[in-house]
Amino acid sequence: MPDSHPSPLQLFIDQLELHSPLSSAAKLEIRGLPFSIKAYGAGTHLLREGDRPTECQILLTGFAYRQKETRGGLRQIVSLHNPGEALDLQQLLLDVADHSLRMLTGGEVATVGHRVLLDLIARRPEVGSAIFKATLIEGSIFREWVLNVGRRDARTRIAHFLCEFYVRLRKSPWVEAEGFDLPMTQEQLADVTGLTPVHINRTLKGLEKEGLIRCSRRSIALVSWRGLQEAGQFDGRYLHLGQAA
Amino acid sequence: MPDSHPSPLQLFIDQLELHSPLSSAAKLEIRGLPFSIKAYGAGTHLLREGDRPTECQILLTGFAYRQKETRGGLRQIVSLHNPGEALDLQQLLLDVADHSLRMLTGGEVATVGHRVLLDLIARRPEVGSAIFKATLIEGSIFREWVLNVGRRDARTRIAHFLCEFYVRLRKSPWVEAEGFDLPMTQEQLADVTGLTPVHINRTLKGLEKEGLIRCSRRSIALVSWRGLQEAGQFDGRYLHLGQAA
DNA sequence: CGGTGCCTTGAGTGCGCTCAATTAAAGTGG
DNA sequence: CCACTTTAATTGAGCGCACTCAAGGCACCG
Repeated sequence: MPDSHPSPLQLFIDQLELHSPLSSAAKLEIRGLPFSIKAYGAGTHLLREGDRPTECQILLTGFAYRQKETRGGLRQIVSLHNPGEALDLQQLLLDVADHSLRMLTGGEVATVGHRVLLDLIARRPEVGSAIFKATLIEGSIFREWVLNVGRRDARTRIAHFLCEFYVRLRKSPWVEAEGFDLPMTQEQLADVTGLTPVHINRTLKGLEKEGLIRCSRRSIALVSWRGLQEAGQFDGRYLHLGQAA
Repeated sequence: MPDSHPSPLQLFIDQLELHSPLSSAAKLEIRGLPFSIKAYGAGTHLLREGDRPTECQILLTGFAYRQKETRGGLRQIVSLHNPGEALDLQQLLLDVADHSLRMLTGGEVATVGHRVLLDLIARRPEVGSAIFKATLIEGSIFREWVLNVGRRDARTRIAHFLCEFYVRLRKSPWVEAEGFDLPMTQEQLADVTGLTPVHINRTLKGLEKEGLIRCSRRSIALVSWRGLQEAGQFDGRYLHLGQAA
């Protein structure tokens, strides 16, 4: 249980404060939460569908994602997570996990017991509010994904996802550089968008030819933000990021 | 502000208690909430994308749904709601609505001010917990929809949705009959599943020929629950309904 | 330097879409 | 009670976006 300054949980606080300003008393208590840190390699399962975890995981470095599968074994990635984000707040109140949670890249994860987190929420309702709001925003993102997968063609769908990734990344407290580099294979991108790897490849090539992105092995880089926004019909209001104090 | 027994808000309590038992003190306070009731016709907008409501709406009778649209005007329905469900809890903490809310059938809606509801949550944390849990379950349903729309073929996708509707309906405190009757046009069903009305029609005919459902104008009835479950690869665990006390 | 992921490309297929016309049912007003 | 309008369901024909299957190339890693 390290207690250095700054606390690794500062990232979690920063992420919450993107939408919910917290009092310094509350922040102090979050930093004081007992936690442990563990490093994982890319692809590691942090949680499997059916598990009943008693701890909550907070991503510190790297990226993570959640996935579900059809009976036939087709995979769908349902969300992507940045450092600072709590990964399984659902499990605070729902007992059985309805999806799996995996590392996209290698990275570190802090775990905090449900008990102590629930106690903190009881003691500091504003922390509960912040977590609730984070969950509501996540819900908004899910709705947009249903629309994206349900009603947009491949090119638009992919571009839209890339835009979302970019905007969420840029808002993260720990990034400073312009542009982005999405560390994802084309197969994973296919599972995000509900398409096949082959079609992802062709469409990505198209976007590259249009001068919107640049693809290299295992990652995608931004070339024209304006153009990609246009291609993805992207309007980021559903991310509810304009509301911080 | 009626105060008869039973209160119209009892339905809301029943819905919350499907997953979160409440103390009688809390229930009393919910019933004591000031509200007003209004009737709406099918198709009425209860909320439009971009609105900033100051009240929360609770469905008392009939069905409602939420929708989003692409820039090109394609519609996607992202959720369906039963009587007793709060329709826009998001707006309790998010200021701008990221989607629209409409009546599917005619029905009545109770409205409760955000202020009084937030005050109640502050006074009775268990109510906040119950609402939080309802939101988490909704999130789980969104994830399943992303999977459904992203990775299942038309027949499976439609059958899966019908199964979900049936299970959620059956768990509702106000239904007693077996079977169901889904009051939805084929066009609306298309917008739920991300398909076209024409293809919905053909696939529905197929399911009817298989003896799983029966279609009549503006509504669909269940014939074989077992068969439909099979066709939709349906496993209702994501609804988190098995956890009541 | 061979192995193993991942990306790339081609050829052919098919599920679900588009366009369009028809039928059926439900309101609506005289 | 019946013309008339409107809305939804139905059916056919043809198309195309994304899929499948399969082979080859490229980069990284041991």
